[in-house]
Amino acid sequence: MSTPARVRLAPEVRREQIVAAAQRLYSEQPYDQVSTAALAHEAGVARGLINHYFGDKRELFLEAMRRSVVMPEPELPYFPDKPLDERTRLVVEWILDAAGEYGQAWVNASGAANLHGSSDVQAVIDAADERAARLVLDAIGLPDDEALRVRLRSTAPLFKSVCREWLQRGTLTREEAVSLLTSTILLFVRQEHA
Amino acid sequence: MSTPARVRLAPEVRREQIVAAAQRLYSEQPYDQVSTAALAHEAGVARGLINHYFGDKRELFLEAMRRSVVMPEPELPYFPDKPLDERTRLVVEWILDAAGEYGQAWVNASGAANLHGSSDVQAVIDAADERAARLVLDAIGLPDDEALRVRLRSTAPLFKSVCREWLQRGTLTREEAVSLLTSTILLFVRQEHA
DNA sequence: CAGGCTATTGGCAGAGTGTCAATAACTCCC
DNA sequence: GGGAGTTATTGACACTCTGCCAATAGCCTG
Repeated sequence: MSTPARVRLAPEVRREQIVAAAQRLYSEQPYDQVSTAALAHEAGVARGLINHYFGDKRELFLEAMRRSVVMPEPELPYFPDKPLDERTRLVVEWILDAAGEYGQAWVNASGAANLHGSSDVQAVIDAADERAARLVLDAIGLPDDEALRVRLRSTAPLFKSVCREWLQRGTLTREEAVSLLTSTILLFVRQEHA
Repeated sequence: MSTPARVRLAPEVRREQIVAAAQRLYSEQPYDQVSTAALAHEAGVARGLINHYFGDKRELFLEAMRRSVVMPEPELPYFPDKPLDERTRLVVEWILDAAGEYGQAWVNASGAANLHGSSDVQAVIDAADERAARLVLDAIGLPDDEALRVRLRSTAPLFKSVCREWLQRGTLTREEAVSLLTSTILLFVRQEHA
Protein backbone atom coordinates (compact mmCIF):
# COMPACT_ATOMS: atom_id res chain seq x y z
CA MET A 1 0.00 0.00 0.00
CA SER A 2 1.24 3.44 -0.83
CA THR A 3 -0.50 5.14 2.07
CA PRO A 4 0.58 4.03 5.51
CA ALA A 5 -2.04 3.16 8.08
CA ARG A 6 -1.30 6.29 9.99
CA VAL A 7 -0.61 9.64 8.36
CA ARG A 8 0.78 12.57 10.23
CA LEU A 9 -0.36 16.01 9.12
CA ALA A 10 0.20 19.58 10.17
CA PRO A 11 -2.33 20.48 12.88
CA GLU A 12 -4.03 23.20 10.83
CA VAL A 13 -4.51 20.85 7.90
CA ARG A 14 -6.00 18.14 10.07
CA ARG A 15 -8.25 20.69 11.73
CA GLU A 16 -9.58 21.84 8.38
CA GLN A 17 -10.12 18.28 7.32
CA ILE A 18 -12.21 17.51 10.38
CA VAL A 19 -14.23 20.70 10.22
CA ALA A 20 -14.98 20.09 6.55
CA ALA A 21 -16.20 16.60 7.34
CA ALA A 22 -18.36 18.02 10.13
CA GLN A 23 -19.89 20.59 7.81
CA ARG A 24 -20.76 17.83 5.40
CA LEU A 25 -22.49 15.70 8.01
CA TYR A 26 -24.28 18.52 9.79
CA SER A 27 -25.70 19.71 6.50
CA GLU A 28 -27.61 16.46 6.32
CA GLN A 29 -28.40 15.59 9.91
CA PRO A 30 -29.13 17.60 13.03
CA TYR A 31 -26.61 17.94 15.82
CA ASP A 32 -27.64 15.18 18.14
CA GLN A 33 -28.02 12.59 15.41
CA VAL A 34 -24.40 12.87 14.39
CA SER A 35 -22.13 10.81 16.60
CA THR A 36 -18.48 11.56 17.16
CA ALA A 37 -17.82 8.15 15.68
CA ALA A 38 -19.54 9.24 12.46
CA LEU A 39 -17.64 12.51 12.45
CA ALA A 40 -14.34 10.73 12.93
CA HIS A 41 -15.16 8.19 10.24
CA GLU A 42 -16.14 10.86 7.74
CA ALA A 43 -12.87 12.64 8.39
CA GLY A 44 -10.94 9.38 8.21
CA VAL A 45 -9.57 9.82 11.68
CA ALA A 46 -9.63 8.22 15.11
CA ARG A 47 -12.39 9.37 17.38
CA GLY A 48 -10.02 10.61 20.02
CA LEU A 49 -8.55 13.15 17.66
CA ILE A 50 -11.73 15.17 17.66
CA ASN A 51 -11.43 15.75 21.37
CA HIS A 52 -7.76 16.49 20.98
CA TYR A 53 -8.39 19.29 18.51
CA PHE A 54 -11.73 20.63 19.65
CA GLY A 55 -12.03 19.41 23.19
CA ASP A 56 -15.67 18.85 22.77
CA LYS A 57 -18.18 17.57 20.29
CA ARG A 58 -20.14 20.76 20.75
CA GLU A 59 -17.10 22.90 20.06
CA LEU A 60 -16.54 21.19 16.74
CA PHE A 61 -20.18 21.78 15.89
CA LEU A 62 -19.87 25.47 16.66
CA GLU A 63 -16.75 25.72 14.55
CA ALA A 64 -18.53 24.07 11.62
CA MET A 65 -21.42 26.42 12.16
CA ARG A 66 -19.21 29.49 12.19
CA ARG A 67 -18.07 28.66 8.70
CA SER A 68 -21.44 27.75 7.26
CA VAL A 69 -23.23 30.71 8.67
CA VAL A 70 -21.03 33.46 7.41
CA MET A 71 -22.20 35.51 4.49
CA PRO A 72 -19.73 35.08 1.62
CA GLU A 73 -17.05 37.64 2.16
CA PRO A 74 -16.12 39.30 -1.01
CA GLU A 75 -16.72 42.44 -2.96
CA LEU A 76 -20.15 43.79 -2.52
CA PRO A 77 -20.91 46.13 -5.40
CA TYR A 78 -20.36 49.81 -4.78
CA PHE A 79 -21.60 52.62 -6.96
CA PRO A 80 -20.86 55.96 -5.32
CA ASP A 81 -22.51 57.97 -8.05
CA LYS A 82 -25.91 56.35 -7.87
CA PRO A 83 -28.60 57.40 -5.40
CA LEU A 84 -28.99 55.62 -2.07
CA ASP A 85 -32.06 53.60 -2.91
CA GLU A 86 -30.52 52.28 -6.08
CA ARG A 87 -27.29 51.35 -4.34
CA THR A 88 -29.35 49.56 -1.74
CA ARG A 89 -31.27 47.61 -4.31
CA LEU A 90 -28.07 46.46 -5.96
CA VAL A 91 -26.68 45.27 -2.65
CA VAL A 92 -29.86 43.37 -1.89
CA GLU A 93 -29.73 41.70 -5.28
CA TRP A 94 -26.16 40.72 -4.69
CA ILE A 95 -27.05 39.14 -1.36
CA LEU A 96 -29.99 37.23 -2.77
CA ASP A 97 -27.92 35.88 -5.63
CA ALA A 98 -25.25 34.80 -3.21
CA ALA A 99 -27.87 33.06 -1.09
CA GLY A 100 -29.22 31.35 -4.15
CA GLU A 101 -25.93 29.95 -5.36
CA TYR A 102 -24.19 29.60 -2.11
CA GLY A 103 -26.52 27.10 -0.54
CA GLN A 104 -29.02 26.78 2.19
CA ALA A 105 -26.82 26.92 5.25
CA TRP A 106 -26.92 30.66 5.68
CA VAL A 107 -30.65 30.81 5.14
CA ASN A 108 -31.36 28.04 7.57
CA ALA A 109 -29.46 29.49 10.48
CA SER A 110 -31.60 32.31 11.68
CA GLY A 111 -31.61 31.95 15.41
CA ALA A 112 -31.44 29.82 18.48
CA ALA A 113 -33.34 26.58 18.49
CA ASN A 114 -33.24 26.13 22.19
CA LEU A 115 -35.22 28.26 24.54
CA HIS A 116 -32.16 29.25 26.41
CA GLY A 117 -31.56 32.98 26.48
CA SER A 118 -27.87 33.25 25.80
CA SER A 119 -26.84 30.17 23.96
CA ASP A 120 -23.55 29.49 22.29
CA VAL A 121 -25.31 28.93 19.00
CA GLN A 122 -27.01 32.27 19.20
CA ALA A 123 -23.68 33.91 19.84
CA VAL A 124 -22.27 32.46 16.62
CA ILE A 125 -25.22 33.64 14.59
CA ASP A 126 -25.15 37.06 16.19
CA ALA A 127 -21.52 37.48 15.29
CA ALA A 128 -22.24 36.55 11.69
CA ASP A 129 -25.18 38.95 11.49
CA GLU A 130 -23.14 41.73 13.01
CA ARG A 131 -20.44 41.22 10.45
CA ALA A 132 -22.95 41.13 7.62
CA ALA A 133 -24.49 44.39 8.84
CA ARG A 134 -21.08 46.01 8.77
CA LEU A 135 -20.40 44.85 5.24
CA VAL A 136 -23.75 45.99 3.95
CA LEU A 137 -23.49 49.34 5.65
CA ASP A 138 -20.17 49.83 3.98
CA ALA A 139 -21.45 48.75 0.58
CA ILE A 140 -24.40 51.09 0.74
CA GLY A 141 -22.00 53.84 1.59
CA LEU A 142 -23.29 54.73 5.03
CA PRO A 143 -21.10 55.36 8.08
CA ASP A 144 -20.53 52.46 10.46
CA ASP A 145 -22.61 54.07 13.13
CA GLU A 146 -23.68 52.11 16.21
CA ALA A 147 -27.34 53.02 15.83
CA LEU A 148 -27.35 52.16 12.14
CA ARG A 149 -25.69 48.86 12.73
CA VAL A 150 -28.25 47.90 15.35
CA ARG A 151 -31.03 48.51 12.86
CA LEU A 152 -29.37 46.67 10.04
CA ARG A 153 -28.44 43.60 12.01
CA SER A 154 -31.97 43.23 13.28
CA THR A 155 -33.05 42.83 9.67
CA ALA A 156 -30.74 39.88 9.13
CA PRO A 157 -33.34 37.32 10.25
CA LEU A 158 -35.82 38.94 7.89
CA PHE A 159 -33.44 38.42 5.00
CA LYS A 160 -33.23 34.76 5.85
CA SER A 161 -36.95 34.23 6.23
CA VAL A 162 -37.70 36.04 2.99
CA CYS A 163 -35.06 33.96 1.25
CA ARG A 164 -36.68 30.84 2.59
CA GLU A 165 -40.02 31.89 1.16
CA TRP A 166 -38.39 32.55 -2.16
CA LEU A 167 -35.91 29.69 -2.48
CA GLN A 168 -37.39 26.84 -0.52
CA ARG A 169 -41.11 27.42 -0.68
CA GLY A 170 -41.45 29.37 -3.87
CA THR A 171 -44.09 31.61 -2.32
CA LEU A 172 -42.31 34.80 -3.30
CA THR A 173 -40.70 35.71 -6.59
CA ARG A 174 -37.17 36.95 -6.67
CA GLU A 175 -38.39 40.36 -7.68
CA GLU A 176 -40.81 40.53 -4.77
CA ALA A 177 -38.09 39.53 -2.37
CA VAL A 178 -35.73 42.17 -3.71
CA SER A 179 -38.38 44.82 -3.54
CA LEU A 180 -39.51 44.01 -0.01
CA LEU A 181 -36.03 43.82 1.41
CA THR A 182 -34.81 46.94 -0.31
CA SER A 183 -37.72 48.94 1.03
CA THR A 184 -37.18 47.52 4.49
CA ILE A 185 -33.52 48.42 4.60
CA LEU A 186 -34.25 51.95 3.50
CA LEU A 187 -36.97 52.17 6.09
CA PHE A 188 -34.64 51.02 8.83
CA VAL A 189 -31.65 53.18 8.01
CA ARG A 190 -33.70 56.28 7.40
CA GLN A 191 -35.89 56.16 10.44
CA GLU A 192 -32.81 56.75 12.53
CA HIS A 193 -33.01 60.43 11.82
CA ALA A 194 -36.57 60.73 13.03
CA MET B 1 -45.71 10.00 55.44
CA SER B 2 -48.88 11.38 53.97
CA THR B 3 -47.83 10.88 50.37
CA PRO B 4 -47.19 7.33 49.29
CA ALA B 5 -43.98 6.53 47.45
CA ARG B 6 -45.85 6.08 44.24
CA VAL B 7 -48.71 8.30 43.11
CA ARG B 8 -50.97 7.43 40.27
CA LEU B 9 -52.31 10.31 38.21
CA ALA B 10 -54.47 10.78 35.18
CA PRO B 11 -52.33 10.58 32.05
CA GLU B 12 -53.07 14.14 30.95
CA VAL B 13 -52.12 15.50 34.35
CA ARG B 14 -48.87 13.62 34.41
CA ARG B 15 -48.12 14.72 30.87
CA GLU B 16 -48.61 18.35 31.79
CA GLN B 17 -46.43 17.92 34.84
CA ILE B 18 -43.58 16.52 32.81
CA VAL B 19 -43.85 19.09 30.05
CA ALA B 20 -43.88 21.89 32.61
CA ALA B 21 -40.73 20.52 34.21
CA ALA B 22 -39.12 20.29 30.78
CA GLN B 23 -39.98 23.88 29.98
CA ARG B 24 -38.37 24.93 33.24
CA LEU B 25 -35.13 23.07 32.55
CA TYR B 26 -34.86 23.97 28.89
CA SER B 27 -35.27 27.62 29.74
CA GLU B 28 -31.98 27.40 31.61
CA GLN B 29 -29.95 24.88 29.68
CA PRO B 30 -29.69 23.87 26.03
CA TYR B 31 -31.12 20.64 24.75
CA ASP B 32 -28.15 18.37 24.92
CA GLN B 33 -27.11 19.44 28.38
CA VAL B 34 -30.38 18.32 29.91
CA SER B 35 -30.42 14.58 30.59
CA THR B 36 -33.56 12.52 30.78
CA ALA B 37 -32.54 11.78 34.34
CA ALA B 38 -32.64 15.51 35.13
CA LEU B 39 -35.98 15.88 33.40
CA ALA B 40 -37.43 12.97 35.33
CA HIS B 41 -36.04 14.29 38.60
CA GLU B 42 -37.43 17.77 38.02
CA ALA B 43 -40.83 16.27 37.32
CA GLY B 44 -40.54 13.96 40.32
CA VAL B 45 -40.94 10.89 38.18
CA ALA B 46 -39.10 7.78 37.11
CA ARG B 47 -37.01 8.12 34.02
CA GLY B 48 -38.86 5.43 32.15
CA LEU B 49 -42.06 7.41 32.31
CA ILE B 50 -40.71 9.98 29.91
CA ASN B 51 -40.31 7.37 27.23
CA HIS B 52 -43.71 5.98 28.08
CA TYR B 53 -45.44 9.31 27.49
CA PHE B 54 -43.30 10.87 24.81
CA GLY B 55 -41.46 7.95 23.32
CA ASP B 56 -38.41 10.02 22.86
CA LYS B 57 -36.36 12.64 24.63
CA ARG B 58 -36.50 14.75 21.51
CA GLU B 59 -40.27 14.49 21.33
CA LEU B 60 -40.61 15.85 24.83
CA PHE B 61 -38.32 18.70 23.88
CA LEU B 62 -40.44 19.54 20.86
CA GLU B 63 -43.59 19.46 22.96
CA ALA B 64 -42.04 21.85 25.48
CA MET B 65 -40.97 24.04 22.62
CA ARG B 66 -44.42 24.11 21.08
CA ARG B 67 -45.77 25.66 24.24
CA SER B 68 -43.02 28.16 24.81
CA VAL B 69 -42.93 29.36 21.26
CA VAL B 70 -46.55 30.21 20.75
CA MET B 71 -47.60 33.81 20.83
CA PRO B 72 -50.08 34.33 23.67
CA GLU B 73 -53.47 33.52 22.25
CA PRO B 74 -56.00 35.96 23.34
CA GLU B 75 -57.83 38.99 22.15
CA LEU B 76 -55.82 41.18 19.94
CA PRO B 77 -57.35 44.65 19.90
CA TYR B 78 -59.63 45.47 17.03
CA PHE B 79 -60.86 48.90 16.04
CA PRO B 80 -62.81 48.72 12.81
CA ASP B 81 -63.40 52.46 12.66
CA LYS B 82 -59.78 53.54 12.75
CA PRO B 83 -57.58 53.70 9.67
CA LEU B 84 -55.35 50.76 8.71
CA ASP B 85 -52.07 52.21 9.84
CA GLU B 86 -53.42 53.07 13.25
CA ARG B 87 -54.94 49.64 13.72
CA THR B 88 -51.62 48.16 12.74
CA ARG B 89 -49.75 50.27 15.25
CA LEU B 90 -52.08 49.17 18.03
CA VAL B 91 -51.58 45.52 17.15
CA VAL B 92 -47.82 45.95 17.14
CA GLU B 93 -47.94 47.59 20.54
CA TRP B 94 -50.03 44.77 21.86
CA ILE B 95 -47.51 42.21 20.62
CA LEU B 96 -44.56 44.05 22.06
CA ASP B 97 -46.22 44.40 25.43
CA ALA B 98 -47.03 40.71 25.41
CA ALA B 99 -43.42 39.91 24.56
CA GLY B 100 -42.27 42.15 27.37
CA GLU B 101 -44.39 40.58 30.08
CA TYR B 102 -44.62 37.14 28.73
CA GLY B 103 -40.97 36.28 28.86
CA GLN B 104 -38.05 35.58 26.65
CA ALA B 105 -39.00 32.24 25.19
CA TRP B 106 -40.91 33.54 22.24
CA VAL B 107 -38.24 36.08 21.41
CA ASN B 108 -35.45 33.57 21.61
CA ALA B 109 -36.92 31.05 19.24
CA SER B 110 -36.54 32.52 15.83
CA GLY B 111 -35.21 29.69 13.75
CA ALA B 112 -33.31 26.49 13.43
CA ALA B 113 -29.93 26.26 15.04
CA ASN B 114 -28.73 23.33 13.08
CA LEU B 115 -27.67 23.58 9.50
CA HIS B 116 -30.07 20.93 8.49
CA GLY B 117 -32.60 22.09 5.96
CA SER B 118 -35.85 20.72 7.21
CA SER B 119 -35.52 20.21 10.91
CA ASP B 120 -38.21 19.27 13.36
CA VAL B 121 -37.47 22.36 15.37
CA GLN B 122 -37.94 24.57 12.37
CA ALA B 123 -41.30 22.96 11.75
CA VAL B 124 -42.48 23.87 15.23
CA ILE B 125 -41.40 27.47 14.85
CA ASP B 126 -42.93 27.71 11.40
CA ALA B 127 -46.26 26.52 12.70
CA ALA B 128 -46.17 29.12 15.48
CA ASP B 129 -45.28 31.90 13.05
CA GLU B 130 -47.98 30.85 10.66
CA ARG B 131 -50.54 30.97 13.43
CA ALA B 132 -49.31 34.36 14.60
CA ALA B 133 -49.58 35.70 11.06
CA ARG B 134 -53.17 34.55 10.89
CA LEU B 135 -54.03 36.21 14.18
CA VAL B 136 -52.40 39.48 13.23
CA LEU B 137 -54.00 39.54 9.81
CA ASP B 138 -57.34 39.09 11.47
CA ALA B 139 -56.70 41.77 14.06
CA ILE B 140 -55.64 44.29 11.45
CA GLY B 141 -58.82 43.51 9.62
CA LEU B 142 -57.34 42.15 6.41
CA PRO B 143 -58.54 39.02 4.63
CA ASP B 144 -56.70 35.77 5.34
CA ASP B 145 -55.22 35.69 1.88
CA GLU B 146 -52.43 33.24 1.03
CA ALA B 147 -50.19 35.92 -0.40
CA LEU B 148 -50.74 38.21 2.56
CA ARG B 149 -50.03 35.47 5.03
CA VAL B 150 -46.76 34.62 3.32
CA ARG B 151 -45.63 38.19 3.69
CA LEU B 152 -46.70 38.52 7.27
CA ARG B 153 -45.17 35.30 8.49
CA SER B 154 -41.86 36.18 6.96
CA THR B 155 -41.78 39.21 9.26
CA ALA B 156 -42.10 37.06 12.37
CA PRO B 157 -38.33 36.63 12.76
CA LEU B 158 -37.96 40.38 12.40
CA PHE B 159 -40.34 40.90 15.29
CA LYS B 160 -38.24 38.64 17.42
CA SER B 161 -34.93 40.19 16.52
CA VAL B 162 -36.24 43.70 17.09
CA CYS B 163 -37.64 42.61 20.43
CA ARG B 164 -34.25 41.23 21.35
CA GLU B 165 -32.63 44.56 20.56
CA TRP B 166 -35.20 46.31 22.68
CA LEU B 167 -35.63 43.94 25.63
CA GLN B 168 -32.35 42.16 26.00
CA ARG B 169 -29.81 44.59 24.64
CA GLY B 170 -31.53 47.89 25.19
CA THR B 171 -30.27 49.17 21.86
CA LEU B 172 -33.70 50.25 20.69
CA THR B 173 -36.38 52.10 22.60
CA ARG B 174 -39.87 50.73 22.75
CA GLU B 175 -41.08 53.58 20.59
CA GLU B 176 -38.46 52.89 17.95
CA ALA B 177 -39.38 49.24 17.90
CA VAL B 178 -43.06 50.02 17.54
CA SER B 179 -42.41 52.48 14.77
CA LEU B 180 -40.08 50.24 12.79
CA LEU B 181 -42.31 47.21 12.99
CA THR B 182 -45.48 49.08 12.19
CA SER B 183 -43.94 50.57 9.09
CA THR B 184 -42.60 47.20 8.04
CA ILE B 185 -45.94 45.47 8.34
CA LEU B 186 -47.63 48.16 6.32
CA LEU B 187 -44.90 47.91 3.75
CA PHE B 188 -45.33 44.17 3.46
CA VAL B 189 -49.09 44.01 3.27
CA ARG B 190 -49.36 46.91 0.86
CA GLN B 191 -46.69 45.91 -1.58
CA GLU B 192 -48.82 42.95 -2.49
CA HIS B 193 -50.91 45.16 -4.70
CA ALA B 194 -47.96 46.41 -6.67
C1' DC C 1 -63.17 -6.19 50.08
C1' DA C 2 -61.53 -8.59 46.00
C1' DG C 3 -60.15 -8.27 41.33
C1' DG C 4 -58.78 -5.98 37.27
C1' DC C 5 -56.96 -2.27 34.69
C1' DT C 6 -53.07 0.40 33.82
C1' DA C 7 -49.98 4.11 35.52
C1' DT C 8 -45.50 3.71 37.28
C1' DT C 9 -41.18 1.86 38.46
C1' DG C 10 -36.33 -0.12 38.37
C1' DG C 11 -32.95 -2.53 36.16
C1' DC C 12 -30.76 -4.12 31.79
C1' DA C 13 -28.42 -3.77 27.30
C1' DG C 14 -26.52 -0.95 23.96
C1' DA C 15 -24.56 3.29 22.27
C1' DG C 16 -22.09 7.52 22.82
C1' DT C 17 -18.61 10.60 25.04
C1' DG C 18 -14.26 12.22 27.08
C1' DT C 19 -9.63 10.87 28.87
C1' DC C 20 -5.05 9.21 28.75
C1' DA C 21 -1.03 6.59 28.25
C1' DA C 22 1.12 4.21 24.47
C1' DT C 23 2.46 4.35 19.65
C1' DA C 24 4.67 5.71 15.55
C1' DA C 25 5.28 9.29 11.76
C1' DC C 26 8.05 12.91 10.50
C1' DT C 27 12.19 16.03 11.23
C1' DC C 28 16.62 17.39 12.40
C1' DC C 29 21.24 16.75 13.04
C1' DC C 30 25.36 14.12 12.95
C1' DG D 1 21.91 7.00 5.99
C1' DG D 2 20.67 6.34 10.74
C1' DG D 3 19.43 7.47 15.50
C1' DA D 4 17.07 10.53 18.76
C1' DG D 5 13.50 13.71 19.82
C1' DT D 6 9.15 15.83 19.05
C1' DT D 7 4.40 15.41 18.84
C1' DA D 8 0.41 13.97 15.90
C1' DT D 9 -2.38 10.00 16.28
C1' DT D 10 -4.35 6.00 18.04
C1' DG D 11 -7.05 2.49 20.84
C1' DA D 12 -8.81 1.05 25.04
C1' DC D 13 -11.04 2.19 29.41
C1' DA D 14 -14.46 4.24 32.49
C1' DC D 15 -18.43 6.65 32.71
C1' DT D 16 -22.95 8.55 31.44
C1' DC D 17 -27.01 8.51 28.87
C1' DT D 18 -30.76 6.57 26.28
C1' DG D 19 -34.58 3.39 25.15
C1' DC D 20 -36.82 -0.92 26.44
C1' DC D 21 -39.53 -4.14 29.09
C1' DA D 22 -41.20 -7.08 32.54
C1' DA D 23 -42.58 -6.53 37.22
C1' DT D 24 -45.03 -3.72 40.62
C1' DA D 25 -48.68 -1.46 42.89
C1' DG D 26 -52.17 2.58 42.86
C1' DC D 27 -56.90 3.48 42.01
C1' DC D 28 -61.55 2.19 40.54
C1' DT D 29 -65.45 -0.91 39.99
C1' DG D 30 -68.44 -4.43 41.27
